[in-house]
Amino acid sequence: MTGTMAPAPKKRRKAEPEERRQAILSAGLSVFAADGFAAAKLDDVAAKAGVAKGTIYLYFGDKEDLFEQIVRDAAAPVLDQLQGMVALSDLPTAALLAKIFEVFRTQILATDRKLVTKLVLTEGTRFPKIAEFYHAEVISKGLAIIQKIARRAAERGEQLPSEIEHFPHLVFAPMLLALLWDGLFSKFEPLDVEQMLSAHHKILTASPLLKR
Amino acid sequence: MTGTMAPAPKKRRKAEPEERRQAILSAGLSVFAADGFAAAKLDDVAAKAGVAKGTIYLYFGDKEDLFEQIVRDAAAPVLDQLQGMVALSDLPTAALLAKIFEVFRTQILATDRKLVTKLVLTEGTRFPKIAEFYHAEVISKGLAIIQKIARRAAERGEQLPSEIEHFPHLVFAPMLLALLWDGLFSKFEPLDVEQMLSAHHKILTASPLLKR
DNA sequence: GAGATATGACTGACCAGATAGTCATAACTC
DNA sequence: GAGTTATGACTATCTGGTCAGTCATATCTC
Repeated sequence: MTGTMAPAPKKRRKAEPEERRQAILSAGLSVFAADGFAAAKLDDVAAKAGVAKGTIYLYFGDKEDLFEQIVRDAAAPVLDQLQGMVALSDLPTAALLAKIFEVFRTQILATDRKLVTKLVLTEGTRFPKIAEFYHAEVISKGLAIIQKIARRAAERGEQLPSEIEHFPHLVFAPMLLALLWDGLFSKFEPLDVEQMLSAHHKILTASPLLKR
Repeated sequence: MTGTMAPAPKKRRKAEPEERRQAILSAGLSVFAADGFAAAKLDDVAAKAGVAKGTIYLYFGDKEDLFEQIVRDAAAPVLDQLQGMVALSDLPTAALLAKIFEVFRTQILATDRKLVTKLVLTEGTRFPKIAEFYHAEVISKGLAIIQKIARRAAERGEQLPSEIEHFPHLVFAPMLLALLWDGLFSKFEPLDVEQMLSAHHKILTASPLLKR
């Protein structure tokens, strides 16, 4: 803001403030994801973050504010992933789709990012601000990317059902299912996500609707 | 169940016990769905059901027991729907799929049943018993039906990607998405479920993999 | 540069409000 | 009026949020 000339980030008191913030965010994510917003205890968050409960209130307004910042903070990396996808856009459509599925598996499903998405899905209804933010920053952008791919495939005459252009949701739906299946039903019936997405890929790219 | 000879449903005390039970279950469903398990207040459930809080404890052990019974109780009708689907199994595959999508839209998405499914999805992780029950009684049976349809289509040589036989999940995924979209993002970007499912149907039945 | 003083990030015991579950009493049925 | 069902005031507990006090570090004084 004001001190534009402050170049030396010399070590502060105990820990770098940003480090503490991150510690609290990260602890909050895992506690909220495990217990749900309402049942999550700030004492647990504090313990997991290695700070006193009062410290949380130095960085965040209240429990809900912490929740919002957890989601907002985690959305940036997801966006980077999405950006990365578009960057590959001169690949053939089929390869592009494969890449998207792979990024989903390795960068979301296999990491803490899946917790954020799950949180949005499970708690979003009660936090319209969060839902709106996530829709605007992640969902709609993701859908737009697929739509772009679909349009380009049509131009190039590559295989992809023309319906995808109007309902890019259909490309994402199985990823959503994979996300929810994990931890809910996977204990009783494991789901081979890689194979499922591969099957999905085949169905999408084998469509005869737009032959070259 | 037992009293097979009870024809006269003469008026009991204030209300038939089963009626009260149902009133509590129904009130519980809407309150749990609106607030989530942890934040749902039994006072609210009682008020909505038109009974005193203590009455709830005459019919249910505790809050968690009420939750479980809500889900179990609502699963039966869902099963009936599923059974109804199999009954139609001499229709052509494409018609069968269309019927399934229609049943989903009119009998689940448009009714309180959608609340149950949502509850399972959003709270299931914290209630393994519920998740297991729902998987065994609804999910796995639903998947089995699709699988059966897929196998039959293969035999008959009707259009349907062979991948569906191994991953019937892919047929359901868009319905799951529709369920979650509703109330989460629909406010910001409405989703025409009927059209989306119709597009999905087209993609599935237009596959060239198994031509007649 | 050593001791004195100031700062504010951090702590955690505490409090107020909320709510799951109980139970003595009331109402109702037969 | 005996037995059964319903009530809602009450209790015990739990947890979000507060704030007076602590102490590591920075700054000042000589």
